[in-house]
Order: sequence, then structure tokens, then C-alpha cells
Amino acid sequence: MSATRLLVLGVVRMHGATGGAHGYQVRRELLSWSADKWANVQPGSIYHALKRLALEGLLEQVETPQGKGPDRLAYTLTGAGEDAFQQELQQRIVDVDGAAGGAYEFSAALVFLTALPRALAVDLLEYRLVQLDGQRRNVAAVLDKGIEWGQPAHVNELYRLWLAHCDADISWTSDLVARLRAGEYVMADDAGHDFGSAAPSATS
Amino acid sequence: MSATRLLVLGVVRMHGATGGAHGYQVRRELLSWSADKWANVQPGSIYHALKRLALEGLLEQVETPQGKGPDRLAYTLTGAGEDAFQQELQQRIVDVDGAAGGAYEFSAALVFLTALPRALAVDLLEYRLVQLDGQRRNVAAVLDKGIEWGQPAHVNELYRLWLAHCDADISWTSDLVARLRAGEYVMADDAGHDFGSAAPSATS
DNA sequence: TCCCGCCTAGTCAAATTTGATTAGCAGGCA
DNA sequence: TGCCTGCTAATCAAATTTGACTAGGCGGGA
Repeated sequence: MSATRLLVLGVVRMHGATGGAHGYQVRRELLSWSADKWANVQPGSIYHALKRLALEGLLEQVETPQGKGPDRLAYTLTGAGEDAFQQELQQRIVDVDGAAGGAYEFSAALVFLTALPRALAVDLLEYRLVQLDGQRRNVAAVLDKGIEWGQPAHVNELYRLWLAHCDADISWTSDLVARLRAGEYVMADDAGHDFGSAAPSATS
Repeated sequence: MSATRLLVLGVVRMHGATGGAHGYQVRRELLSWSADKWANVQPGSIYHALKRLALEGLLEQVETPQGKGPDRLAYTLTGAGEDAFQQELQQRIVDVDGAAGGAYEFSAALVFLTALPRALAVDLLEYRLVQLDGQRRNVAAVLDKGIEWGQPAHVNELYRLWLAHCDADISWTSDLVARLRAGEYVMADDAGHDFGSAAPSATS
């Protein structure tokens, strides 16, 4: 599942309480997060994702109050959609994979962090920490051995950069875990959880 | 120009001294850099890029010694291709743009850093440093003001992460500049520059 | 009233990416 | 010899992404 799909799924999920969301609404929400910068949310991708997700049974078309304006198709999450959302979200928090692309794969999940219960979020992030540490070790090893071995020197430079990013990720993640432990944010199992906690921006 | 295109252009350029490169050669070179991890180098993309670049006149099909094996189409850089390569390379070093996608846009350029004369590389990296500093300031400002303003809290978390990455980039870049100044790497204007300095991996 | 610009909502052709698949040849081995 | 495996080299249909463009309605100034 691409980052775009998780984002779309997640935004539709947020609007679940108010009877689903249509494409433009999703687009606006994502734009308000600058998701056009750090993920790729062109209009076309969103509408495509929406159709695809509906086709796969993760979303369901809900009949529109059909107000004024142009055509408008709204969607809600199905049960399968909720499952897929949870699964994908958790997967992404844990996965470290692609060094550089990874930062952006993770961002898509971070936005929905509060959709998880606090203890689970903490556990997953701690597991991520383990993964990150492993990756750090790996990169460091390549860098140590790699000086003399194959590859033009600049490829090592790449590893050096990744190492720095690993370190940054590790300390940021530790910090976040600590803050979550200390009770920051309203998580899914806290009183007053607002089901995704989007700033109210629906206009329909 | 996408990252893939710069990578393909750059690899073909490296093999310029030996009469051009064909798709599979490019693929292997990129795989040996793990570019399938941090950029997206599926076979199809490479062959597509090759054709497209040829169509745009940046590459030129060179007639093959036509040895044994399957069909094989080799390409070399044209004058326009060299210009485009230099321009794109320099652009990418300077551009900071997309926070998360940016790291990976930059990686594609970093690999070809030694294709620049030392002084130019240093200048460009220093300019990048200025950009990064600006970005850092921006993110920090949003983070300061942003606590109370709109957006669900977790979006701020994203900014916090970017801030950490900015810092990592800044110190890595400073370090690289210092090392370049101290004479590390064989740059385009140094004696013994091997025109891109790929580990010999041609097989043809 | 009429026109202009802007916001809402979404479509569509073209470009690109994905990754499974084809196909020739060489080497090992029974 | 005959077969199977693995490497070289590239193609192709299907999926996805890009981003320019259509089109209706609304508010306000001339």
C-alpha cells in the first residue's frame, strides 16, 4: 500500500463520524498538512486511490445528501477498511526499510499515531527504535569495512549521511516515546479522543 | 527531471570513456550502489529513461559491436546531455525543497559529486548550507507559533522530526565541505580524475 | 445587472513506474 | 549428448501518478 493510499484511507476514517468524506475534502485536509510537499498528493492520485480502495472493499460509497454544487461522491470506511488501516499503520511504524524514502513512508503513519491506543503506540515505537538501532549498526559496519572495498568513495558519503539521519531518528523517537509515556496527546483509548483529531475543516 | 533520470544520465556518462553503456550495464551499476533501495530503479524505469533521454537528444544511440548474446543497445552522452547533467546535478545540490523526499532527491546528486571541480562543489554545498539553515529556521518558527494554531498536534510532531533531520543535514554538510577543502576525493579538476570513478564493472 | 475572479469538485490523456516474463547462451553434471 | 540452472538483456501489459483542464456556483464591484 502506497503512502497516498494510507493517507486517503486515514482521512476518510477521520471523517467517519460525520458520515464520510468526498475527494475534495480529503484533498483539502491533506493540503492543510502540506502533504503535497512530503507525500505526493496531486488531485488525480487522491481520486484514483479513492476509487481503488472502494473497488477493493476498503471504502464504501455512501449516498450523498446531494446538496448544491457539482457532483460529489462520499465514502466511508468498511470493516475491512478499518482492519487494513490499523494493520498498515502499525506496519509502517515498525518498518524502517528504505533509508531515504523511509522517512517519508513513516511520515504518512506518524500523522495517524493518535489513532492507536497509547500502550500500543509506545510498544511499536520502541520496536522501531530497535530496528533503527540495527540499521545504524549496519550502516556503521559498512562504513568501517567499506573504505577499502569496491564502490567509488562517494557512495560511502551516502552512508555517512544515512548514519546521521539514523541518529536523528533514534533520538527523536526516544523523545517521542518519553513524551507519550508522560501522557502527551490524546490517544485512541483516552477519554475525549476525537477519532483522529483533525482540525474541523469540513465544509460540505 | 526525476532522480532516476539523473542517475541513468550519470551512469551513462561514466561509461563515456569506454564507448557508451547499455541498459543492463546501467542497471548493474545502480544495483551495486543499492540504488534500488534509496531511489527506484526497477528495470523498466531504466530502459524507459534511456529511451526518453535519447528521444530528447541528451543521449545518442551508438552502434553496437554486436557481439554474441541478446540484442544490446548502447548509448553515449551528447553535448546537450553533458550540459543537462551538469545543470541538473548542480541544481539538486542547491535545492532543499521537499523535506522528506528531499533527502532522496539529494542522494542522486551526491553520487556524482566528484564530477564537479572542487571549488564549485564547495561553493554549491555552502549555498546548500544556507538553504538548509533557512529551512531550519522556518520549521523552528512554525513549531514555536504552531503549538496553539490549527492542525492536530501530530502534524507538529512531523515538524519536530524534520527539524532533527535538518540539523543532521547541516552538520553532515559542514563536515563534507571541510573534508573537500582538505583535499578529500579526486574531483573533476584534480589530476587522475577517472571521469566519474566507478568501480570497474563493465562486462561487455 | 453583468462580468470577473475565486472556490468547489472532479475528470482525463499522457507520462511514468512496476515487476513479471521472454529469450539467448554458457557451464556443470549425469 | 541432453538437461537444468543461472546470467545477460530487455520488453510489455497493467497500475499509478502527473497536473492541466472542465464546469458550476457565489460574492462583489462597476
